[in-house]
Order: sequence, then structure tokens, then C-alpha cells
Amino acid sequence: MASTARYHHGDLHATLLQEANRLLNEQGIEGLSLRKLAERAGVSRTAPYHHFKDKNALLCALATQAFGQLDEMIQRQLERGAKENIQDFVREYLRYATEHPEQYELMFGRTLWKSGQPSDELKAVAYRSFRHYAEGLGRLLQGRLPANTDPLRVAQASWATIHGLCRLVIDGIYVNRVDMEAVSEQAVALIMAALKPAKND
Amino acid sequence: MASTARYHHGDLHATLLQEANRLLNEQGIEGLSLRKLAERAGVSRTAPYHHFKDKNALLCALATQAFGQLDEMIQRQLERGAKENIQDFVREYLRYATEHPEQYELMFGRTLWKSGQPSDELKAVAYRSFRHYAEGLGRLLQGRLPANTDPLRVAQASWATIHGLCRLVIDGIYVNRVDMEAVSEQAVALIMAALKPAKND
DNA sequence: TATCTAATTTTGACACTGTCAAGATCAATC
DNA sequence: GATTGATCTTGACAGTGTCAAAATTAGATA
Repeated sequence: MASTARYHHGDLHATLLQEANRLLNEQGIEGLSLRKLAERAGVSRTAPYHHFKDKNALLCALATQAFGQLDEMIQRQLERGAKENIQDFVREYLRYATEHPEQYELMFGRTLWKSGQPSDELKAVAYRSFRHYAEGLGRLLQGRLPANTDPLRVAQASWATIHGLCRLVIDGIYVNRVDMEAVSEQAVALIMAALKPAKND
Repeated sequence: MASTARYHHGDLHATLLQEANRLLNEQGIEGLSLRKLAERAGVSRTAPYHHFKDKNALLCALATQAFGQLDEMIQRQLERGAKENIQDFVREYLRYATEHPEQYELMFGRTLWKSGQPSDELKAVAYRSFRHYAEGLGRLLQGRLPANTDPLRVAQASWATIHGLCRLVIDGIYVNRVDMEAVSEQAVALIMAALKPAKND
């Protein structure tokens, strides 16, 4: 029962996911190799293959976990229909992305969506997250959108804005963490300026 | 003088860049290996190292080239200060990105900006492109921005939107090529709605 | 023209990666 | 107590980027 080396690990599946997350945070996706991971879990190179079909499957499981957290945050942040908490939501989203840059990269990066093959589970939770966002945003903007404005398109466009900002910041291209907030506030302010005033304003 | 196999290639530097671009288009960044590239150029595995310090340097050169094209497009599209050609610009940008998805990934992806090290040249042309965009956009929106609106922030925010949309489409996440145009039109329309009318409207 | 030098290219090697096949070990069931 | 199936290991292979040392050649120098 002691944790001394024994042939069967006991709960390798969970340990792999846990250590993979640690490795991801420490060394990024590029540094996350199955061999390093196996070594950390105290197991041989090919042991993980009995718990995950291949590396892609393991990464999908990781990303699915992370999407669960993001989804939870989205719902928590948008559920209570406060007046002007779009700004709060954006702030929270940016905070999540910049505090978990490697998971964010994994969730939305081409590693899974383009090079690899996103699992059905991953696609499901990803689309569900977006749906929750679209629904929540729709509730917040209800009755305030100009004519000829499709709420779905607004959701897609605004997500693209937030997402693009996250990527520019995370990858360190045009925007840094200091400016990020100012940029996002400007973006939200511009959109709000295009809206009709809320009833309780 | 004939193209039969000879020890010295002649212009390996240019050939490498050319073949690298082909390989990039055919197999994506993941499929672009120095060894495949060398084989295509008809040269041994390590020959490229006498023309590029390492793989990172070669990719930087590729990305720098591509940024040159993008920059040229940006200037061409924004220089003539037409009335409502923001929509045209966005359309053109999206077209470039979706027609050159692999180069776009290389230009803005983490391969160079995060994992690797972007060369000074690459950073220079990347920032110059953004500056040209910001200047061009500033010209188009001159006098039409609401009070308390920093043109730089607007440029960053709008670039983030376009960029985010490109990535979502290219990586095939929330938006597909068909919806892309509708989403971008919605985004532009929202921003335009927040602007003061132009003088010559 | 002959020689030297420096640029260019090659071969060999190393560490690292993901993954397959075959065998070893163990837990639980019949 | 024997068997079965899950779990883990060892060995192997092809592929990667990159370094060191040797080979080849073009161009400058004498």
C-alpha cells in the first residue's frame, strides 16, 4: 500500500493528466513530451499508451478539462444579468487566458484543431462554451441591438475580438499585458456606443 | 552551367526560401522539416546551415518575406482614403489570411513569437505593418471618433478583431469561411454605428 | 598559371521525439 | 489453483534539429 515502486501504478490515468498539466505550465506545449511525462509519473515510455490512444488523445483530454473550467467561468460571469458586466466578463476572460496561457494555447491552438484531430468530446465542450457565451451575451444585450443585427454574428465577432486580443498578448506580438486592459475597454466602449440605451439606464 | 548535379549549388539561399514556401503550403508548418527541405533542394541535410543559422532563422526569413507582402497590401488598401473602404480592407485582409493560411500562421503563430525567437528584422516589419495599419485607419476615421477615444487603442482593438477572426477561421474553430464575411460585416457595422458621420456623407 | 584561402557542401554522430510489437508482471475471476 | 485480461516494460524504428570534422570547390593572390 505504500507508495514505493510497484509494477501497477494504481491510478496512472489521473496522474498522467495531473503531471501533464504541470509540465505544460512549466515548459509549454513544445516541452510537453510523452517521455518526459512518463518519467515524471515514474513509469516507462510506453505505459501512457494503455491509458491514451496517443499523444493527441492525451492533449485532447487536457484541453477538454480546461474548457470545462472556461465554460464554468463563462456561465458564472454571464448568468447574473447585471447591468454593465460585459466589461467584467472581458476582464475575467483576459485574466483566465493570461494566467493560463499554455492551456489557452492548447484549447484554441492549431496543435489540436489543425495538425491533430480534436476529439468529439473536445469539440462538444468547445462549442458548448461558445453557445453559453452567445446565450449569455444575448441576454445582456436583449433589446439593445440596432436593427439588422444578428445576435449570433455579434457573439462571433465579439468573441473574435477577445480571442484575438488574448492571442496577441499571449504570443507577445502587438499588445502587452499592460495595454491589454486599455484596449479591451476601448473595444467594449465602442460596442456599447453602438447600442441603444438599456431600459434601466 | 547546366543544372546537373554539381558540388556548389549556386544560389542555395534563394532556392531554400522558395522550396520552403512550397513545402509550407503543401504540408504546413508541422511538415516543414529541414531534412525534407534539403532533399527538395537536392542537397545534404546540413547544407542549409551555411545559409541560415538554424531552423528558427530560416522561418524568420520566410515570415519576414510574407510580412512584406501583407504590409504592401495594407498600404495599398488604406492609402487611398476612400469613404467606406474599411469593409474592403477587412475583406482583403481576410482573403489574404485564408488564401495563405500557413504563412499567416507562421507570421503570427507562437512558433516564432513564443517558442522560437523572432529576428530583429521580423519584429521590425511586423511592427511596421501595424503602424501602417494604425496610420491608415487613423486617416479614415479622422474626426469621426467619439470623445475619449484613443486612435491607437482603436487600431489595436480592431486589429485584434480581424486577427482573432482569421485565427478562428484558419484553425477551424467557431467560424467557417462561409460565415466569416457575415461576421466581419457585422463587426464593421457595429463600429461604424459608434462613429460620428463623415463630413462628406 | 600555380597556390592559398575562404566559402560551401558532405558524412558521421548524438540526443531527442512518437509509436509499434512482443514479452513480462500482476489482479481478479472462474 | 489455473486462466484471462489489464497493465507495464524492453527493444526497436523512423523521424527530427544540430554539431564537429572532413571534403570539395570558387575566387583571390602571388
